Amino acid sequence: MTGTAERIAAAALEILLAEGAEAVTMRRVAAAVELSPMATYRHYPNREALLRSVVDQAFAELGEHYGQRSEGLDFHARLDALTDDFLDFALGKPNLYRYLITEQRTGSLRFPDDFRDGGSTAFAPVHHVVEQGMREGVLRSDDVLETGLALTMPVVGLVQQYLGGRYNLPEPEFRALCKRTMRRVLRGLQEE
Amino acid sequence: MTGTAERIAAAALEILLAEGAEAVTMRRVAAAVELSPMATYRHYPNREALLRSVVDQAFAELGEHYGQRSEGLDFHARLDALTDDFLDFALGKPNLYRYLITEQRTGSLRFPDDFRDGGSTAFAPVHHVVEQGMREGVLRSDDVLETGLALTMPVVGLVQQYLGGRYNLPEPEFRALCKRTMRRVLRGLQEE
DNA sequence: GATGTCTGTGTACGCCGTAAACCTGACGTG
DNA sequence: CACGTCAGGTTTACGGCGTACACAGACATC
Repeated sequence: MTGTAERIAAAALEILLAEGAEAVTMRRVAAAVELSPMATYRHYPNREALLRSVVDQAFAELGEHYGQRSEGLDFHARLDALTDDFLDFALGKPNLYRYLITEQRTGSLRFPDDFRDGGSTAFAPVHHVVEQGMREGVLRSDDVLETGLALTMPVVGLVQQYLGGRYNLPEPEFRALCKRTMRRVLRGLQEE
Repeated sequence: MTGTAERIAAAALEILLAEGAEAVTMRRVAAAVELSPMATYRHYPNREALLRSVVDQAFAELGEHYGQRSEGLDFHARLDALTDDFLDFALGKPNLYRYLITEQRTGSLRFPDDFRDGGSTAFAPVHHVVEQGMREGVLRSDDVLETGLALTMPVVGLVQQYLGGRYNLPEPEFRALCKRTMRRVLRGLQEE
């Protein structure tokens, strides 16, 4: 009602986006909304719960638009758009992405059961694009879920390295590297 | 000379392996070697330096044996052995692996320059196996470095998810998933 | 008016990394 | 032998953290 919980969450998100999860301290969040540190505990049982709530919400908002850009396109264009969406998020909000990844989500979605048919918000668009690819005859008929993994994990791996500061590349070049890598995976590395 | 620095490092490594980097506190390390917390600072300027030193050493020891198992094999067998080595490490010492990955290594090896021709200890075996694959005519002629990335990043991505608790798989099944994924990447996902 | 309940506060505890001052014994040099 | 140096150790203390706990006022309900 008051919206205090929301203001706290907003402050926490702001700090998280700007400086990463370690920078989100209860005292600092409280100061940002001009409350005593302990006031926060009226709205969230502890720091972890606050962070989880913040991230869940950010993730949900993300999910609403995720994959929309790719509606109605053919397989390759759709995959491309999806990759762009993912990279926009991961590179645009690196601290949020990192926390999302790092976090040991208890009760988080788990492979393979929760992924089947796209029970996972994040994975559903991938699932659909892979199905479409197989329908269109572009992709080999295969396990949809595992094909989706083979298609996405390379970029996930690359992003991990990139965000870890391992690649000395400007962002556009890194994005191009991701695209090239996906093309290689689609085509196969092996001589035919 | 005294070996005190080494004993401190050993204690820190033990805690790191067992419970992760967050659990490695100066006070706790000091207690483990029966010294006052401040004694640690005679040997390491600060916590970060201690951790870095510990990890560097562990990494160096690792590098000595890394990829040896695969000497002299043909491409597929060698790639397989290399993957096993990697998974042995990542799954066997998850806390160390995670810290190694997470860490923002200042002055760490960077793509692409430091990777060229295998300047990176970690990447050199991959580089070699890819070269061998191209020589044997198993792999398509292509950029060696980027082919190596396309070959390894899927597993890196999968491991990230697995260690994040996203996959509800026993380790052997997960390892099998990694192998299947690599096979898909080699073969290509696309219909020919 | 009495009695919750809700939202806030201040204080305090036990952790943390680490700065600063101090101690102590071994050792090289006059 | 006396003396300075110094490596390696200690104690104390500071400012930060998450959060337990006791309390205070506003407001709804009986």
